[in-house]
Amino acid sequence: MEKRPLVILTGPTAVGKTALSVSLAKDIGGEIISADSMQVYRHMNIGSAKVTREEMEGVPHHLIDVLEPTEEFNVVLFQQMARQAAAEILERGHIPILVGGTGFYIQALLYDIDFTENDEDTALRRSLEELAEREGAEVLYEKLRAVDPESCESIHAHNIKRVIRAIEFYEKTGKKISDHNREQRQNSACYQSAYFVLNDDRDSIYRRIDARVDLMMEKGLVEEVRALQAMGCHKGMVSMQGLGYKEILSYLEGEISLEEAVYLIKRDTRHFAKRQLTWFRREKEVIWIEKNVFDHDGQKIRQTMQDFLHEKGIIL
RNA sequence: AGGGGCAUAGUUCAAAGGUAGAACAGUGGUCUCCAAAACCAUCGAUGUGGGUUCGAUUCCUACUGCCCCUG
Repeated sequence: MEKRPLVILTGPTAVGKTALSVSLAKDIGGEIISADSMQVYRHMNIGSAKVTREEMEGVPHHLIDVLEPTEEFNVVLFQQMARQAAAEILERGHIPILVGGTGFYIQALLYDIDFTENDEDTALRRSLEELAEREGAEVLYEKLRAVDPESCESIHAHNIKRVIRAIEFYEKTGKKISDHNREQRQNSACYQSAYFVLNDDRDSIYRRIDARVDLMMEKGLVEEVRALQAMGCHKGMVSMQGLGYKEILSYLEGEISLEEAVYLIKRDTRHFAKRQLTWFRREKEVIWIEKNVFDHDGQKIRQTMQDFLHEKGIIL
C-alpha cells in the first residue's frame, strides 16, 4: 500500500513556525494539524502563543481550541485526534501539515506508536506515587528491577514518572516495557513524510523567547490566568503545567513575585527550547532548515521546502 | 577631595597560608500515555603589579574598579 503524504514542520519554541506554516499551507494547498500540547485548550491564547484567526489567513487548522482547560490531554488522545484529522484532510484532497513543537506527539503520529496495550490506571499510579513518597525512589526502583531489570538500565531511579509507567505497564500487560519499546522502535514512518525542523542561532531563539514573554505580559497573561483560575483551573491540571501558566498561578497564589514569575517563564522556556532541539537531533530523517543559512529569507525557505516536497513526491 | 568597606565561575554567595565549594545560568544527553512534563551528565573563577614566606588566591603594599559615609 502506498503511504499517504504528511508534511511536518517543527522546531524550538519561538523560532517562527506559525507564520511559516501558514504560508507553506497556502503554497501547497495544505491544512494544518497542531502538534501542540497547549494550543488544544480553549481560553489559553496568550500563554500558549496560539495562532490567531487573522494569522491563519483562512487556512484550516485542526486540534486547536478543542478541549476545555479542565480536560486532560496526552499523547494517546493526540494520536487519535491527529490521525483522524489527517485522514479527513487527505480525503478532501489536501495535504496535512503537522505543525508544533511537541516532538513526542509528532513521533507518536508519524511512527504510529502503539499505546493501546492498556488503559491508564489512575489508582495504580497513585499508589505507586505514594510508595515512592513514603519509602523513597529506590524502593520503587527495586520493584521495577524485580520485574523488568532491563528497564532499569535506561531509566534513572530518580525519574519516578517513568519508573512508575514501566511498573504499571508490566502490571497491566504482564509484558516488559523494555521489550515493548524495543519493538516499537522498529516502526518505520507510516506516512510519506517530510520532517522539517526550523532552527536558528541559539542566541536569536533565546532573544525571541525573552521578547515573546514580555509581549505576553503586555497582552495580559496575568488576566488570562486569573480568568482560568476563576473557571476552577489549578496546578494539578495538565493544562496548567504549561509554560507561563504554572508560573503565573504561583504568582497569583502569592508564592512568588511577578518579577520572579517572569524570570522563571523565560528561563523554563529556554530550557524547553533546548530540550526540543535535543529531541530533534535524535530523530531520524529530519530536514534541518537553518534560518541563517537562508539569510532569514522566508521566500528562500519556502522554496527550499517545496523542492524537498517535490523530491519526496509529496507535491507534483 | 577625606574616611571606611569590598574585589573568588556569566550571576549570587562559600572556604582556606599548601593552588577553591555550592546554587542558578550556560552546554550535552535520556525520553514510546502527565512530554510546555520528568530525569541525567558536564564546562567554568581567586582584578593587576610588587613584597613576606619553603609555599599566597589567603598576610602586607601600590594601583585599578565598585559601594557607603562626610563635604
